[in-house]
Parts: sequence; C-alpha cells; structure tokens
Amino acid sequence: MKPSHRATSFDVAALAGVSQSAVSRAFSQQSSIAAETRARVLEAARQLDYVPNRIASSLITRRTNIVAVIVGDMANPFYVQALHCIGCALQARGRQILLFTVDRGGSADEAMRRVLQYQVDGVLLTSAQLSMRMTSRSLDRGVPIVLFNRYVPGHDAACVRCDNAHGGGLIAEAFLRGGARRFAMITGDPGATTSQDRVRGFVTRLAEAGLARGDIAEACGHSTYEGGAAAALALLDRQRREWPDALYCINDIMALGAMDVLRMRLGAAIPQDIQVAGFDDIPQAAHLSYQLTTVAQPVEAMVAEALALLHFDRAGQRIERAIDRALPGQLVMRATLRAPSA
Amino acid sequence: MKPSHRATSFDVAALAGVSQSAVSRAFSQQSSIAAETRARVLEAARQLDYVPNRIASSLITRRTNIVAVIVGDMANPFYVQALHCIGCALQARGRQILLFTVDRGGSADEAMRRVLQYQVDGVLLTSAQLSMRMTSRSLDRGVPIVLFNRYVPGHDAACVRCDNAHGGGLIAEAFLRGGARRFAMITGDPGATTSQDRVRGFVTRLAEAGLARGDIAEACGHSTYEGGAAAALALLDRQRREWPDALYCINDIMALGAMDVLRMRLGAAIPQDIQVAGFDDIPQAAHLSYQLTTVAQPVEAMVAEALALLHFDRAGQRIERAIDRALPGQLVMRATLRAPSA
DNA sequence: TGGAAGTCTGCATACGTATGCAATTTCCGG
DNA sequence: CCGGAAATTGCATACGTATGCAGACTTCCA
Repeated sequence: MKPSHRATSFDVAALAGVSQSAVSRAFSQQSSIAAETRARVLEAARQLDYVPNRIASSLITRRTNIVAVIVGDMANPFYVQALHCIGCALQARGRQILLFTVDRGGSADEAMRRVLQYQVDGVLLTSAQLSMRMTSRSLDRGVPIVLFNRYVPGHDAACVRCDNAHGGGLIAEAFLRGGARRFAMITGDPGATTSQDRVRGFVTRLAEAGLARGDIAEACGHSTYEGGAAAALALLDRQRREWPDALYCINDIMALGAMDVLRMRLGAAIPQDIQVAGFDDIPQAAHLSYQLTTVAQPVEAMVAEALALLHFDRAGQRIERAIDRALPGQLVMRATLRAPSA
Repeated sequence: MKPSHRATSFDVAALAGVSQSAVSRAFSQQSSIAAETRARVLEAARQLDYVPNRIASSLITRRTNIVAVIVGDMANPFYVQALHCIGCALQARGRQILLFTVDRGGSADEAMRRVLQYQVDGVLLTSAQLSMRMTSRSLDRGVPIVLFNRYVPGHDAACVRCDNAHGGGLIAEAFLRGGARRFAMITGDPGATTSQDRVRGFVTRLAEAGLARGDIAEACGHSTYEGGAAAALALLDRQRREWPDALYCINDIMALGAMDVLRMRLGAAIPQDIQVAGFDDIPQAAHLSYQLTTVAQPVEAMVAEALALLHFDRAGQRIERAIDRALPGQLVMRATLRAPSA
C-alpha cells in the first residue's frame, strides 16, 4: 500500500475478493448486493482508505451533485446571509457548492462559461447580471438556472424573489402610521428591478395617500454603506427646515450609511427629527446602534423555493422557464420609526 | 443537432473533419497544432455550442482545478472578507471554489469526507476544527491543506495566519500611549489559538509595563456581536468607579457588541470614559457609528501566501507539513482610543 | 536532390466508476 | 427431489477527454 496513490475500486475488489462491480454496488444505496458482501467490501475499503471518486462517477451518471452559486455582491451582508442559507440547504441534501464571485453589478457571463465546463446540476444566481444569450445556452444544454432576487423581465430563467413592491408598501404604511408628512428615498441601481420594485411599491402606496412622486425627494447611490452615506449627504445637506421627516432606503446596508451620516454628520435625531426604514433585515439592522425598522425577506423560504425550481425533487423533469415566484416579506418594527400616533 | 444533448469532442471532430485528438489539442494552449486547424476546430465548436467537459478531463489529468474552501464562521465579516479575497485570487488563477460551511467552531471532518470524493487540488480551512486523523488522510492522498488563521500546535498541516501575539502587543501599546491604567479584555473561545495568542501578546506587553495578569479584568464570549455584548455586560455592569478605562476585544465583531452595550445600555462615552480596541479591521469597524481602533490583518498577503503553500506555483512538489507563516498586522487608529497624552 | 530535422496529425489507450445483461446461486413450494 | 422465481454476482462496455507514439508531411540546408 503506497502512500500518495489513491486506491481504486479495483484495488478494493481485489482485497475483498469480489468484482469491481460489487464495490460500486456496495457504495450505492439502492443496489442489489448481499449484506455480507457489502460488509466485506466496506472493510476492505477501510483498510485501503478507499474513497469513491465522484469525478469518475459523475462522468457516467451525468450528475455531479454540484450546484454553481454566483454571488454578485459579497459586500452586502444580505447576500452573504443568503449564501450561507443556500449552503446549509444544499449540504443537507448532499450537494456541493461551486462558488463564483463577480464584481457588484458585474456580468456573470464569464463565470457561467466556467460553470458550464463543470457539468453542474444547476445554477443559482444572486445579484449579478446574466446575458440572455448565456441563459439560453445554459438552459439549452439542460442546466437549470434560478435567479435569486434578480428578476429580469423577458428573461428566460426562473426567478425567486421577495415581493419587493409589497415590501415597499409596508414601509410606506408604517411611515404614514408614524405621522410622516414629507418623504425622501435613497434608491439603488436604476437598472435593477429589485430597486425599481421597492420604489414602486413605496410610491404607489403614498400615492393612495395623496402624495405625488414629485413630492418625494430622491437620491440614488451604490448599494453599499458608503453609497448610502453619500446619498444621504446629497439629499439632506441643506436647510434643516426643508428636511423630510421620513427616509426610505431601498436596502439596509445603505440605510446604515444614511443613519450614520444623519446622526454623526448632520446632527439629526432618529426617529424624532427623521424616521428611517430599510429593506432586507440584515444582522446589523438589529444592532443596538441602529435598531433599524425594515422588511425582512423570507430567506429560508426563498431558498427552499429556489432549490425546488432547480428540480431537485423530481429528476429528469422538463426545465420550466420564465417562472416568477414572489414571496411576501414581513415588516420588522424597531426603533427608527415613531410609534403610531394614537 | 438536438437540444439538451451536449456536443462532445467527437461531434466537433466530425464537423471539422479532424480527429478527436485534434479537438482536444485545439482547446489546450501548449499543444502542437496548426493555427489553421485550430481555427477550423474552434469554428465547428462554436457552431455546435461545444464546451469541453472538465469532469472528463480531470479524470485523466488528475487535476480538477478545484480548491475546497471550508468556512467555519460566516457570521463573522472577517471570514466573509477572507472568502471573498480567496475567491478573487483563485478565480484569477483559473481555479474554482468548492465551498463548505460548517457551524461556528464545528468540526470540518464531515465536510472533508466529501471534499476527498471530489479530488480537489487543495483545501483551505478557515475558522473550523479539523481532526488530525482527517488531516493525515488528506495529506497522505496528496491533497494539500492550508489552515487559514487557525494554527494548531502539533498539527501536520501548513498554516498561514496573522501574527496575533504581535497584534495584541500593538493594542496594548496604543492603550498605554492613550494613558490607560485599568484594563479589561473580552476573549473568545479559550481553545482557539487565535484568541489565546491575541491575549498573550496583549498581556505580555502590559506585563512589561508592570501589570500582572490578575490586574486585568476578563470575560469570555462567543465570537459574535451578541457574544461581545453579553461579555461586556457581564464585565461592566457594576459600580462605575470600578470600571476599567480600556477594553480590548479579541476581534472586531465582539467589539461592536461591546461598544453598543457600553454606550446604549451603560451610558458610557467612548473613548472618554473607556477606550475600546478590536482586532481584524472588518468593514463595519470603519462605520461612522463605531470608528473602531483595531489591528488590520494583511488579508491579501495571507491569501497569496496560502495559495503559494498549496503549491500552485510548482506542480508535483512535495507537500510540506507543519509550516507556520505568521504575517504582521497593522494598527489602525480610529476614534475609540484617546490621542497620546503629550 | 537527398536527407535530416521539425511540424502536424491520427490511432489507440487510459482515467475510475456505473449499469444492462447474462450467468450463477439460493430459496421454496409442490 | 425438481422446477421456477428471486437474489446476487461478474462481464463487458460506456462516459468524454488527454497524450505517448508513430506515421505523414513540410521545411530547410548542404
């Protein structure tokens, strides 16, 4: 038994006095093999420190048990949280993650090119753009794709997301209950549907209360802490009596930046001078320093739904395209909103 | 040309009027093939939407270009940052990440069992325990392991880490320069060398200034925001005049929790009433709300070193064991320490 | 012009496992 | 004790690519 030489199923077969097929069957659950034979094989495998080669196995079964996950923005804790959740769910189902990171808002095409080489069983894409051409390529070769929180109209891939418009509405209502009159928003990438939807739901609900969109101050920033801080400064660095009394940030990470600028740079009290709300419910939103009111995305349910759409339940099923599942988020009241005026 | 049937090198060969070998060579850089032939092959490949199957390729080359990364604590932004950095470095070198997450402080043995099945080219382990038995198994079969920031004495695997003791010393000196007299520490898992070293460096430096370890108040907590908050409460929820005037937290995430409890629950002013320092320099440490003084780990250099230890430079090299590389961190002065008394 | 050196190309095989099929054994009821 | 069904096993082959080797062809120089 040489070191640095991995034992193969043939080696194990020889030691156990059986055929290679028997070894293969011993490591497969639903194979017909005598219990006694399996035990002998496993013992021999143990002695040789044999580990089945999934690569070779994948070649013939055409399943790798690997799912590619492409993450667009590792700087946003929400996507880290999602990644973590995805990891747990997949590992629990005996699958592995092939991880790719792309720059925030960057294209995932380059990553997909590599993904396809590895014959993954599916692709999960968060917070990154994927060209339709690449999407079709993947679907045509039987590799399902699910977009996580990144709906693209007309796109061929399935999508699982939070109902962002609904969530925006929840925030608007909470603001109104808190007695807010003058509103402002910090939005994200204008091209991202996530941002658009969150704004739309918010604005629509305010419209029902009689506010025109023009009445709502607005600044756009990168979806980062710094982006939120910069947007807040641009929006509020003016005469104090022109200030809005409610600020909606389309995600928590920007809300943190905005809050810090409000309090530390502009001397505002939250929520007395200005109420603030975010979206996502990242861990930091619960920190004592922030206590940010926000909309929690149902991450676990979204992940479960995404895996279901990857057809990990029934095998060989036809790939469904252009599915769009929007799950409702939940308002989490903390300390950045005033209590409803009785 | 059927959909859902992936073209193979034979299909491409037939279309291009060459042998399968030629197709293989067309996709390999250093193969001897006529430029004109390669062009014809690539054109045929394009028509058939052919993508080389890395799984099949790996079977024969015995290299997957996949590196397993096992992350123990996705809740700590520092390890997320490290993961991101590792991802960039590997992708730039044409390698992929097979990601595994394990519970904080949990054992990576189960993950390793899967890793070995996939014939990865190397393993990077952060913030998780790996049994020596599993380590030996991996090394014996020629799969190099590098521990990232998790040194284990007597362990057989290579290790890359920040010089934690040195960093602890930097903090101690900064405190002394700031005129601190009464010290306290919030430490992490007593079994983790990371925590031990950070404490040792701190205590040693204070000893040089005449302080016995018994003079330093101490509480231990989980390496989380909540853990830091709870430890701070346990440590400081007493008569104010017994308070220390300097609090050292062995990592930033705990420092954030401690700061929040200090200010929001105990009404302390930082750094006037009490100075605070952390370790890691996570992104949140720079937030305006915290402005935490800390020691920055040289993440990029550590990652570069780790990849070098995986022998991705020269192939076929003998696996080195029990290497320990400690890179110095750098003090980042922010607002939680008092300026040196002149 | 001849031959040597160099450049391309195809043939054949190997990588390690899964599985259809046939052969063998075991098990039972009659 | 026999026939057939069921359980188990081995044989052979397939998965898709890389590469050593030998042959074919080109180039170049004497």
